[in-house]
Amino acid sequence: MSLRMALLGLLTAYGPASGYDLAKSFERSVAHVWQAGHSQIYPELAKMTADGLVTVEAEGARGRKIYAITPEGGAELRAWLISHDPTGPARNEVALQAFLLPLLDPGEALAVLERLRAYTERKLAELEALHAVKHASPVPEGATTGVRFGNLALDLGIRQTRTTLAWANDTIAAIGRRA
Amino acid sequence: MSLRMALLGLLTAYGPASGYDLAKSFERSVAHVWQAGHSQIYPELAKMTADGLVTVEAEGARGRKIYAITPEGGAELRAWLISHDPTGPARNEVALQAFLLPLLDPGEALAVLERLRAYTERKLAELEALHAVKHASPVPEGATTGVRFGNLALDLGIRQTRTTLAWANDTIAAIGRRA
DNA sequence: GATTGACATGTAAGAACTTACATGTCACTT
DNA sequence: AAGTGACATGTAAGTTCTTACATGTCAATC
Repeated sequence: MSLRMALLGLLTAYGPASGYDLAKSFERSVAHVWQAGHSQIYPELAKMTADGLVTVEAEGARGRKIYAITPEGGAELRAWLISHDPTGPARNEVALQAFLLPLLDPGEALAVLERLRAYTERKLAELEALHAVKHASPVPEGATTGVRFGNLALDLGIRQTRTTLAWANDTIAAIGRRA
Repeated sequence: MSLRMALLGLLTAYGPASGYDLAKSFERSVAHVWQAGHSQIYPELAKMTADGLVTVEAEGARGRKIYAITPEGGAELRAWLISHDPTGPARNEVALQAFLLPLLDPGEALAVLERLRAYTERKLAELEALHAVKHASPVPEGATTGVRFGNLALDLGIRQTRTTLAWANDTIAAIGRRA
């Protein structure tokens, strides 16, 4: 369902687009929140067409198909946003490694934490780069809250990544003291 | 792979256990980090037995099978912990809803944020309850870092949940000012 | 004119995960 | 003696996701 909602959201915010465009949008903007490759996106768009949530508005060069969201699609997205409680399947590889970390001896654990810290730092740098770029991007139609589409999630992502980084630093210090 | 590693970790920390026990452990201790039901655990244990990572150490009453980790299993877990970089598939429903939120008008957006805040508060309460309980639990063997198994992840989880809560509160305030 | 590379769309096989179905044991209560 | 509920293990069908394969167009360069 989430993939479907992400696609409906992109079509609402940026207007009609092809599967290819949507796959690019995933890479660029939604990637830090939800990931999907083209091999998942194309079949999903086909199903959504069958379900009447989107239509093929036009077919362009190179077999390019332009999808547009239908009123039913808009309703589905709104309903989901308003009433779907995140099932939060809780699947976090960083946290799983943190969970299992005490099974290693202190030296190894420190090495793993350093690796996690480096990984988190890279991720933070990426998000902050996005944050810097977004000020130059246009405000899409449909953003009635006065907040630019995607910014709330970016803010949340940056805060969470900083929190993870602080945790890694504190844990390195704590284990370092013992070793 | 992660499910496999979580199972190997539990077997290392708490010693031999049945599929049923492991499913319970998932509910109790790893759940906030990685989730799996018994219908996923039983077949995985069968595959792991075939791969030589665990063995059926004993068969008890009621068809109960006790699995124990093998040296190969231990090596596999260590290798994964030390060198596997989290692929971070980035699939976060809360963040996705945050991403799409500006598509709603301010009143609706506020309602969604309130729902997300309530959800996050419930989750924080659960984690803090676990935190309170853990001080009464025994220190399992294999925890050579001097940190109790699972505590690092719990700390990380609590910090992240607090961060999400703060984000929800700040965002509610920000959108409230505009509305 | 040939090659390269971004554009563009798909399918296939398999792994991971969810939900529901299905079966049987043992201890304790009524 | 029958019923309940925790114990215990599995299978089946369906969805989602990953990785790899497969095909073809168009523009620009060499």
